[in-house]
Amino acid sequence: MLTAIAPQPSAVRPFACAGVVMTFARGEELYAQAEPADLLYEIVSGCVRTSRLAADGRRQIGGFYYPGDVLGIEAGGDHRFAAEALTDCTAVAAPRSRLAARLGVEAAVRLETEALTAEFARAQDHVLVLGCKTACERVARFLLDAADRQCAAVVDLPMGRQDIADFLGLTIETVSRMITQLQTAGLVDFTTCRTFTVRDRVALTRLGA
Amino acid sequence: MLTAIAPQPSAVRPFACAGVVMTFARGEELYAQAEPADLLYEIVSGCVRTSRLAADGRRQIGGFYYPGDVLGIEAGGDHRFAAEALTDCTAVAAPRSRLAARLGVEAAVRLETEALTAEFARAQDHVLVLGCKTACERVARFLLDAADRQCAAVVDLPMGRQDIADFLGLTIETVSRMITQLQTAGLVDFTTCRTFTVRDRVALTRLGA
DNA sequence: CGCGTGTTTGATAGCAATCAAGTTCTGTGG
DNA sequence: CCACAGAACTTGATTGCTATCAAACACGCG
Repeated sequence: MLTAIAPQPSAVRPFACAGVVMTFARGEELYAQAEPADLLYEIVSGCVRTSRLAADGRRQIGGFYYPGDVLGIEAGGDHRFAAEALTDCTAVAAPRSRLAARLGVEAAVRLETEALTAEFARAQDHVLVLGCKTACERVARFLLDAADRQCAAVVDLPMGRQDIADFLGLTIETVSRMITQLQTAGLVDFTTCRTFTVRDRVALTRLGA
Repeated sequence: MLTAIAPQPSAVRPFACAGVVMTFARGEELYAQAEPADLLYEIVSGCVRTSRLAADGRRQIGGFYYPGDVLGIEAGGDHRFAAEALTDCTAVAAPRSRLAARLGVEAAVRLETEALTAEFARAQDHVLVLGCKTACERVARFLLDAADRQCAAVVDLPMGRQDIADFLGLTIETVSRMITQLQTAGLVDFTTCRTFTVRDRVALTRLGA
């Protein structure tokens, strides 16, 4: 799994000079909940999901991570979420200590602060969605986010309906119904249950915003 | 959710040497949404509420801040939330630049990282609550948090029902009903609508966890 | 082809939102 | 100190959205 140290310009991708490329098969765990958080990961390809279990067994998805995203930032010393590969994927992993050694403390701190800040903003936006939005609005926003992430005509959803449901605080049936509804209304067009195209971005944005 | 940053001896309370004491009357705004985020605040007395408006006018409360909490940490340069005093209150305000000058860059960065980390953890916990919990569970947890914050026999709620509702993603009527229900069940005892005592902490914890 | 998994669709139930009065609290002025 | 008005809170009746329960349908794989 520890294949090679990727040689890349450090100015652009700080992970390259301090990290190790790792590959994970679909379904494999990058790290577990409550495990010490030592490594930071930058996703290179594929998609990763973070999740945590509530005391009553219900699951909350923290987020979905795509190439370029930094993963492994956690509040405190231990991972509050588990991370699992949704597709086969590769990531550059770097211990915090090595980042500091290679980049200098200041740059390493800046890197971590930026990642933490981005995660925080994401969490805040998610709070707003869960606190204020209807099922239809949540799904609309989710699909739009996925589309914006991939900037491709045909958007691929690497996660299943259950993952979407747990992310949005809904049930799998409701997610499915809302997708059907958006489809019927002509806002999106699902070619298969995991791929779609955006048909009416304006209406979708109006719903999700 | 309402995790306090532990009060610390003044040697480690950097605000004292870099900040200015400010007082705010009840209802006064510490800062507005979308305003540049320059100052960090440490609450000394009173209670502050952060909130933001969604595009459709619905309001989300970010959190409630008590003495010892650091406020003003935001993702990016501008405040994503507005902050308003719920009671008359005092806070020590310090510009980030001054903190760095007085404490040294490293200590200032650590201070900010710690506050950011705490806020992030709070937001994550809040996501879990909004995504997974019922109205009754949310209110139970909220009351328990408030009680833990104040560590007093009689707990005072500085915020109104509407604030609680917007924080928990519920309506004011539902919050009121759940409080009545917890009261009837003997888990809490409201002496006035803003003060209560915890009667059955175990049951309350079981509900809220 | 059959099986298992994942998704969609349908029927029903239940929780929380909404709509609508009351009731209590609070602050203000007589 | 009391009276009053307005705000905040509680309670009640009803609606509606989403969860739940149940079954059918698609798809991938041995």
